[in-house]
Amino acid sequence: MLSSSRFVVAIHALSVLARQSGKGPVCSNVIADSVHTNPVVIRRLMSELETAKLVVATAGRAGGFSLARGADTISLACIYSAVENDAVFRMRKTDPDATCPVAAQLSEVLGPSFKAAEHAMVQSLRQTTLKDVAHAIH
Amino acid sequence: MLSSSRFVVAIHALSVLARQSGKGPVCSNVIADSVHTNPVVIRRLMSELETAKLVVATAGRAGGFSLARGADTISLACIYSAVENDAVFRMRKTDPDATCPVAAQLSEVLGPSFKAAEHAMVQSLRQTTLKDVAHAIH
DNA sequence: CAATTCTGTAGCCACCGCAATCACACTTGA
DNA sequence: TCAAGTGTGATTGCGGTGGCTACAGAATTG
Repeated sequence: MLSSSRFVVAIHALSVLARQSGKGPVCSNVIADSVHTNPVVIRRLMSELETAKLVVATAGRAGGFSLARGADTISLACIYSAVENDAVFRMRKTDPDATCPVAAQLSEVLGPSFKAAEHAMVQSLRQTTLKDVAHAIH
Repeated sequence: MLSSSRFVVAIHALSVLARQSGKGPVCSNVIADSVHTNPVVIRRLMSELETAKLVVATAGRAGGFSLARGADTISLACIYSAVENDAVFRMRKTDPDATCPVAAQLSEVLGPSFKAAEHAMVQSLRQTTLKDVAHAIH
C-alpha cells in the first residue's frame, strides 16, 4: 500500500520537539541521532512540516526547529496530511478506450470508495494528538 | 506508504470474474490482458485469493478461475485483507535500549493509534461489495 | 568583522521491493 | 496423446527512496 516511513519519522521528530518545547530550538543533528538517520533527511522532512505550519525553523548559530503551536493542537492527522501527499491506494490511470469495460472504468468506479476509506482513516488519526504521544513516553 | 498496486489489481481481476460468473472459469491470460500485466502475476495473485477462499482455480484444459461465492458477499475489505498482509504504516522496529526515550518507546506508543486507524479504513471498505463494483460498470 | 554553527537544497549513488519474464513440472479435458 | 491450463522457482530490470557530500546563505558570538 502506501505509507512510507516518512509519516513515522515525522511523528518521531515532532515528539522530540514536543519534549524539548520551551528549551529553544532543536537542530537536525540531534533529531537525526534519535531517529537513526541522516540530518539531511530530517531537514527535508521538516521543510514539509514547515510549509504545513507545524514547525518553525530558525537559521544560524543555535538555530534548529521548534513546534509552531501547542502539541495538543497537532493531531496525527495533521502530520499525516502534511507529509503524505499521495493517496493511500495507488491506482494505475485507466485508459477509457480500453476494449474491456472493467479496465476502462474501474478507477472511476473505485474512486469514491477509496476516498471514503482514506477519510475514515484520517478521521481516526485525528483522535490522537502529539501531546498524547509525548506524554505516553516517560 | 505501503500499499502496492496489488489491491487494485485484485479488485480488477475479481471484477472480471464477477462479470463472467456462470460462463465457466476465466484463464489468467484473459485477465492479464484486461489488467495489462503478465499472466504469471495474475496467477500468483489469484493464488493468494484462493487461500482466502475468494476464488476457485480449476486446472487443466479449459481451466481458469471463478468466484468461490456470490459477488455480493465479497467486500473490498475481504479483498484487502486477502492481498495486503503488511500493515499500512511501516514502523522501524525500535530498540528498547536506545538512549533517547522517544526512539525506545515510539513504536509501542503508536501501535494502538495505528491499529485503530487501519481498522477504521477496513470498516469503510466493508461497505462496498464486488457486486457494487461490477454493477457500476456498464 | 570574522568565525562558527546552523538551515536549505542540489546532485549523486546504492539499495530494496516488486513487476515482468522465462522456464518447466504438473493437471486435465478433448 | 496432445493442447491448454495452473503452480512456482529463478532471474532481471526498473522506480522510488534513503543516505551522503557539497556548498550557499543566515544568524549568533567573540
